Amino acid sequence: MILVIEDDVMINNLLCKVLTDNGYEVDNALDGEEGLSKALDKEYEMILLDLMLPKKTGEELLAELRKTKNTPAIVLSAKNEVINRIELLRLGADDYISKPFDVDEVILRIEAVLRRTGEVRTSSELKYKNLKLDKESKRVFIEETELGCTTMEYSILELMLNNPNKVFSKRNLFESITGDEYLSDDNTMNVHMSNLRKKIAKVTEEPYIDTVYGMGYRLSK
Amino acid sequence: MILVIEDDVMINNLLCKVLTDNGYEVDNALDGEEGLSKALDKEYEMILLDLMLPKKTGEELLAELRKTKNTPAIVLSAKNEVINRIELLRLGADDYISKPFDVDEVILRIEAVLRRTGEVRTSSELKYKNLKLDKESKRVFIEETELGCTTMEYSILELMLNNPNKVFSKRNLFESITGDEYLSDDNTMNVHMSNLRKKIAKVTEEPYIDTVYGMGYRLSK
DNA sequence: CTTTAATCTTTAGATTTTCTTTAGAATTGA
DNA sequence: TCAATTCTAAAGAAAATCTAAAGATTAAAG
Repeated sequence: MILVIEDDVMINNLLCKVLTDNGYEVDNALDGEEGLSKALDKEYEMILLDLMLPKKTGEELLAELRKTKNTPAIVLSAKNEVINRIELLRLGADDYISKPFDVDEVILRIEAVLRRTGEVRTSSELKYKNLKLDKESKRVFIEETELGCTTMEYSILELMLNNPNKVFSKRNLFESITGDEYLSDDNTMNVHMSNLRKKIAKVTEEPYIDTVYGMGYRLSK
Repeated sequence: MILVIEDDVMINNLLCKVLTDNGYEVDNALDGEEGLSKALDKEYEMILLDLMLPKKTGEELLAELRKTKNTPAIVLSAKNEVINRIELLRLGADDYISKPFDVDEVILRIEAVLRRTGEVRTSSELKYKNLKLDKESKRVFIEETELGCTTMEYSILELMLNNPNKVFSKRNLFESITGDEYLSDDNTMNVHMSNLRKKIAKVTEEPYIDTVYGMGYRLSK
């Protein structure tokens, strides 16, 4: 899904049509505020963005968006505006297209940027053995049966799945997840691990979490 | 209902006859102003539009219409006028037919455009389970009985229906919808959810909104 | 091999956090 | 101004998290 943020209705419609005709799903916004709210809301494949927008400029929008999201963005610049690469990077954009534009050029540039950024794209799923963790719905499955994790358990798994080989000390786990200081004789992580293992054991015999004696926990081989 | 906007009475009648013969209901207009006013008035399935019109050209008409409506439009171009795809899109049209035209061709093109735009047109409706949300009238139904949602409740549903799997945190919901900053001990979203559920419960036993403890809300499986 | 100390697992109950609901206050829009 | 909507506050309920204790396991020393 591609998001078109452009206040000129004609140009907005034109872009949407070009994109749908080329097999993309589209969504659109007519001002900066609407655009930002939509951009923050969903995981778009890409954003096409006019710089001169009512309510919030494209520049402001990108600055705010980049605090949390890396959605690829192509900037639509006005007729005479020349934007160099440094300016682009400052904006947080991936490319620009100057108006008036050729529709074929639009598609070419979109595909180029998607190719370029494609590898980095973050899927909403983490996998490990038969375990699947979906970041969007915050669900965890083993072989299609949901584990029903609490927030803490979910966070532990997400953290470990991001570094499948790393040994996480209890301190490390606790502080990464809660942000609070860890008190050395704390037993809470042990309990969470126990509960997690119990939930996993209901579904499969296979071990998913190893304890590394004296060091912490790690995902099983 | 299809609207024919054409100043040549012979051609206008011919088109109307062809359309009615093929099972379409029709309405017609003889100049640009009349055409625009009718087009804005009703939800036509499609508009057939001559470009050279008295009082207001077809091009002007389409530009104004597109500010508020996406009614599919097919342009009728004069004998020698060649219209390329880019020009069409710029106009805000979906296809064109050059005069003189073959009546069968007219029907074929209308059907093609209706097929093509059909998916996008009906997208003013969001569906989830037995819940139907109509973006145009801003009304929400479950199994044909209207819920009677407030603006806030409607916005929550629209947001969630756009990402049926996503867990929305209260912060996320609140800030997406109001645009204001969320204060961490805020209870308003809880109240809205409670009210929404109450309205839904009046109609059906089935759960529509799950709470994901410690994370937020998500549409039920 | 046995012993020992440290670490880990598990359980159950206490505590804390988060959620639901209600009623009424404040705000908004016609 | 009035009616509807939205927000606030509070109290009870539910769930998650933490604590404490007792037993099991591990690693290392005797």
